[in-house]
Parts: sequence; C-alpha cells; structure tokens
Amino acid sequence: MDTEKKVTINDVAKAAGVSKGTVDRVLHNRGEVSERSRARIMQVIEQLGYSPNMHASLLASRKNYRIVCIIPEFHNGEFWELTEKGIEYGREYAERYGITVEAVMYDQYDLESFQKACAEVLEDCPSGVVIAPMFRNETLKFAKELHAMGVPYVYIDSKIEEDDYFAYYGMPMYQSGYLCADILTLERKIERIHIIRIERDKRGLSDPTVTRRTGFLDYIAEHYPDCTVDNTFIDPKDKAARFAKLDELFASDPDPYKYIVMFNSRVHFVADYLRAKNITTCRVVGFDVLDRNLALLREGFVQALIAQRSDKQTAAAITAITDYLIMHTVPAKKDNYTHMDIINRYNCDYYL
Amino acid sequence: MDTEKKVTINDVAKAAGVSKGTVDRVLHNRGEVSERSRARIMQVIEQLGYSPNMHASLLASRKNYRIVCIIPEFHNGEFWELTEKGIEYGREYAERYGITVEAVMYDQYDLESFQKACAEVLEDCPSGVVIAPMFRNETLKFAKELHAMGVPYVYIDSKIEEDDYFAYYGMPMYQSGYLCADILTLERKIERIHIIRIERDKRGLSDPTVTRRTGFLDYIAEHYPDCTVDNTFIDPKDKAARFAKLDELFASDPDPYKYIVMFNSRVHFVADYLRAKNITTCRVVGFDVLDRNLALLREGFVQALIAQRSDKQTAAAITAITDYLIMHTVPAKKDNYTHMDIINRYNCDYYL
DNA sequence: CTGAAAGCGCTAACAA
DNA sequence: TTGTTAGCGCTTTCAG
Repeated sequence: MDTEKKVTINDVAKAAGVSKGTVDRVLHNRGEVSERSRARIMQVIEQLGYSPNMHASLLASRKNYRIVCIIPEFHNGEFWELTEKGIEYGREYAERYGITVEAVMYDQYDLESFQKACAEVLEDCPSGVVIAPMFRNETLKFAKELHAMGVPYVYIDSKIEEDDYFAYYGMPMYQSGYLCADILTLERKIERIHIIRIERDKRGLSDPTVTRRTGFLDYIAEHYPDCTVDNTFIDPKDKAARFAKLDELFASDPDPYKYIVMFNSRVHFVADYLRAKNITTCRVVGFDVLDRNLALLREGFVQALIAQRSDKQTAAAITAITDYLIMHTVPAKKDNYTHMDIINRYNCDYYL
Repeated sequence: MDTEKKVTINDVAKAAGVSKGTVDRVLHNRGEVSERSRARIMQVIEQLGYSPNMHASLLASRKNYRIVCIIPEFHNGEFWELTEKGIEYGREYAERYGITVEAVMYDQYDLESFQKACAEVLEDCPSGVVIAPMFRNETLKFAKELHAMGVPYVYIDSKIEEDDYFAYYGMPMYQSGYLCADILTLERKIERIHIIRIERDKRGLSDPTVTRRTGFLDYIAEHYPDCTVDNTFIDPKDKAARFAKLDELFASDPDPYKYIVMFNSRVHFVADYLRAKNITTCRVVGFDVLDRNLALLREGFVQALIAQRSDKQTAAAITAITDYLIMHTVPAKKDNYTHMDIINRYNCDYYL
C-alpha cells in the first residue's frame, strides 16, 4: 500500500557516499557543499524517493517559528471576532509543530495605528504573517518589506493586487453583491430597493464594500432595469438619528412591502428598527453571521444573510503558512475564493 | 507566552524518583507498576503539568495504525464520489502521523455485500473505522463488535441510534427537507408541487430520504395547507420510461409554471428532461452538488441545490480518529450536524 | 515490578 | 568542504 519502507537520510548518505551531515546541508541548502556532492546527493534523493521525516526533524531542531496575524481590533459581536476565533483554530494546529501564533490588532479607521502595527511586526521578524489589509498603499509597502525579508504573507478577507503574496483567502466581493441581489429579489418583479449605508465620518477611508455594491447594482440593472434604487445613510453611533432616517425612509415609500439591503455586517441596525416598530412586511438581506444578525434572522426581521466562514479562512491561512514552514508545501491554489453561504432561518442553526 | 519550557518524561522520572521506563509504563498504563509508584508518578505529572511530545512519541514508536472507511461503491459522478475525495483528504492528514487509511466498498443495494465488507474489516482489526451505514440491523451488529474490540468508529452521512459510536458527521435530514420547501416555494402562494421519486425495485431497502421528505411535507402543511403535492415515480435505469412519466406529468398539470422537487441527488433526471424539451418555466430544486446537477444548475434547468460537504465531513471523521489515536483527544461534539448549503447559479462556482 | 540502554530520523555544533 | 557526534523526547527490549 505504501511505498518502500521509508528511505532515511542515512540511506541517502550511504548511497551517495557521503555523511548525513552533508546530506542535511544540501537538504536545507545552507551552502558549504561542493557542487559535485550536491548534484550527486540530489540525484540519489530523487532516485530513492527520499522524503524527510517531519517528526524527527521537528524533534531535533530547536527552531522557533512564529506566525503573526494583523487584523482590525473589534468589540464583542463584531465582524472581526470570527476572524479571531479562526486565529484560535489556526494556533491549535500550529502549536503541534511548535509554532506560536500571535495577533496584532490595529484601528481600521486610523492609518497611523496600522503603520505602527506593521512596524512592530517587521521589528521582530516573524516566520510568516497573515494580514487583513485596510489601507492599500501602506499594505503594499509593508508587503514589499516582508518579501524582501523572505517572510511569506497571506492576505485574508481582502487582498491588495500584487504578485508576491503567498496566498489569499476570502470571499469574492463582486459576486457576493450579485448573489445578494438575487436573494433579495426572489425573482419577483420588484420596483424599488433601499440600500442602507453607513455614513463614513472619516474621509479618505476606502469603503470595503464598494465592489459588492457594484455587483449588486449590476444584477439589478440586468434583471430589473426599471427598478429604483435608493440610498439611505445612517449613523452607526447615533441610534436616534438612525431611527429618524429610517422613519423618513418609511414615510417616503408608499409600498408596504419594502426591499432593504445592507452591504456590510450591520444589517442589525435596520432590523433593530423594524423590531422596535414591529414592521414585518419587509424583505431584508444583509451580510455576515454576527450574533445580533442571527438573532434578528431567527425572529424574522432579517430574511437572509450572505456569509463567509471568516474563521475557517483565517485558520486556513495559518495552516498554509504552518505547512510551508514545516514541510515546504505551498497551497494548491494561491487565490482561494471561499464559498458564499446563503443563510436563512431554516439553516442558520447549523451554520456555526 | 507558552507555559514553562517543556517538561519532559525525564523531568517527571527524576521528580518521582523512578526511571523513565516506569513513567512510560504508567503513561500508557500497560501495568507492571506498583500502585505506589503509579500514584506518585501521576501526582508528579499533574504537578509539573507534563504533556507528552507527540513527535518524539511518533518517532520512537513503531506502531502501525490503520483506519478503514466503509462506504457504498459508486460510479463516476455519483454522490459517493465526493465522500471518496474526503477519504483522500483525510488520508493526507493521517499519513503525516504514519496512519494508513483505506476504503472498503459495498453494494448499497445488497445486504450480503455489506456483511462481507464488515466481516472483512473485523478480520484484520483496524485501529478505527469510518462507516456510512445503509443497513440498520447489520450495522448495529457490526458496531457492537467494534465496540467490544475497543475500536472507535464514526458514522458519516447517516447514523444508527445507539450510544457507542465515537462521533457522527452528517446533514440534519429532517431540517434539510424543511429548508428545501422554503427554497422551492420562494415565499410565493403556490398551489401544486410535484415530488419526483425513484422507483425502488428492491423492496426491504429503507429509503434514506424519507426523513427529508417528512420535513418537506411538514413545511408545506404549515405554510401552504391548501397546496397539492403529487408524487411521480421514475425509473433510474430507463430513460424512455422516465420521459414518458414526465410527459404524463406535464400533460396533467395545466399550470405552465411548475414546482418540482427531488429528495436525492438525482434531480438531473428531471432537468435532463427539461433540457431535452427546452422547458424553462419550472422551479426545480434538488440535493447535492454532482457535476451533472451543477451543469444543469448553470444552464438554468435547476434553480437550486441543497448540499452538504460530504468530502469535508469524511475528512473530519478521519481527522477525529487520527487525533484520538495520536493524542487521545475526543471531538468537541459527538454529533456534528454539518451545515446545509444553498447553492444557486450565482454562488455555485465558488462551492467546491 | 523496575532500571538501563539502544535506538527512531534528523539537526547542529565541532573537528578535521 | 566534509565527517563525526551528541542529543531532541519517547518507546521498547532485556536484564535484574
């Protein structure tokens, strides 16, 4: 069933007429080997089909690998909490191989805080990094430095287009918007849609959901060219203002059955309003399985959520680096667009 | 960051005033140790917070663990193919720890073939087994024997209710039917539904989708008490007969927009018909992401599929046993009801 | 019942 | 440039 009974480094050494020390040297190409021996050994390795025993290696080497994850800081119940849980999972795996995993957080609304985080990470040169980027240019600079240092880095959630990243794990944003439109409209003839958006106080911050919105609007344009799409901006920090805005919205649209969508994880802002007013005649679709969203989904104030398993993605990112570190394997695919899950009240209980 | 710098078996031995041989004996409680030493050692282990180094252990021990998976045999493109891919994934993981994984197949329509498979497995007493059961009583008997031999076994896909299984990974069947009804009806007022079923030639075989159908019918009864539900039986082996049956169905229902559902993975039988006749005015929902189903989903002859990741489930089953074998850990949950994925043409490309 | 000792396959420091 | 050697932490004889 398995190939010949385990070729060891000793077998290779013998067959090549050198000592295992030399073999080890070429294995980890840390020089000090004549080209002649090197070639010979490589050939023997090939012939014998030698592959190193990772347990022996792990046991003997006192290497201290460290993976660091750079993600936005968050409060309980927010989107990034799931990512942190993913770090947990990933850590569990990595620790088996003596690799430590740590998280460095930054304020996603504060460029300087991100810079600081990056600098800090570069400082103590980790063996690998996982990064959820929010600032394009800064990230690019950071990436360049990591690459120069030979540190593999993988993007999660979103990525910056360049060539050197080790892998990417995240949701296809445009498609998620397209899908969202399909879920919202339920193939009905629909005349008006309300998009609820977050008032962004700080300017200069790119909206991470803009691509998603584009996908959504494209679907609508293709399938319901006559449909009106309204945008309503709400303040995440001011509930009264939010309610006022939504009062306005409800006053302005005479149709009692409304179609409402939000492109980030905070559809609970809308659903909270609906619950407060006990309005049950809307179709509300949003993103991400936060506890609050989930509760409102169960209660019927949100009809569907489109979700990604950020925890699994993050764990996969850590696993990928770990495997690279200990076995020099690279992920099957560099870009891993994870699936978009459609969650409604009938399947949500089995989701997390 | 980590606890004190690695307590080894030597530290324990020293602290307990014995040799590491003795410590090892109590660690694997293979007797031959005085109660006195035993207690002492246990106490020291506790105190020092010793935990074994799995790599050293794996390196030193010449143990030969073997996991065997018992699943139905299949043709290309059929449901169980995905499970086999899961075995592949699981094997990849297990092999790192020197554990081999093999598959034993049986004919799901032939009790004897299942019995033979079980007997064969019992014969060469494996270290763990994964089983996708189709025959209740036989499985029960088999399980009893495994338990007697101290071999952990985990169910996948479906389980037989009893207490001794190590874990279960599968879809919640009833809920999947309930969900399916919601997806099929799209919250519309709907008057008639066609269930397509497989004519079962062999009697005595339990229908694995009966629970799912119950869930479906319950949803319909609750939400659309006036809706008519028709059953049409088709022959999986006879295309002409199938087409005739479906011709009949289409002749009998005057409504051009039809709601059609199938509870197993073979919704492609229906969709093939629709494509042949170029009928695009139906809403067709089925289960499982087979290549054929996927193609028909993309072409628009199937509107949605409800799916489970049988590959991941199987891999998880193998992983669970592996971890148990090498680290004596048990899965967090014994019953793992995996999520039900809703797949339509807009998210299917990112599913597998 | 217990201890001593020889590895498991690999790494890394030290000689040569 | 290369070979030698002493472990890494644990398992497993084999004496006693």
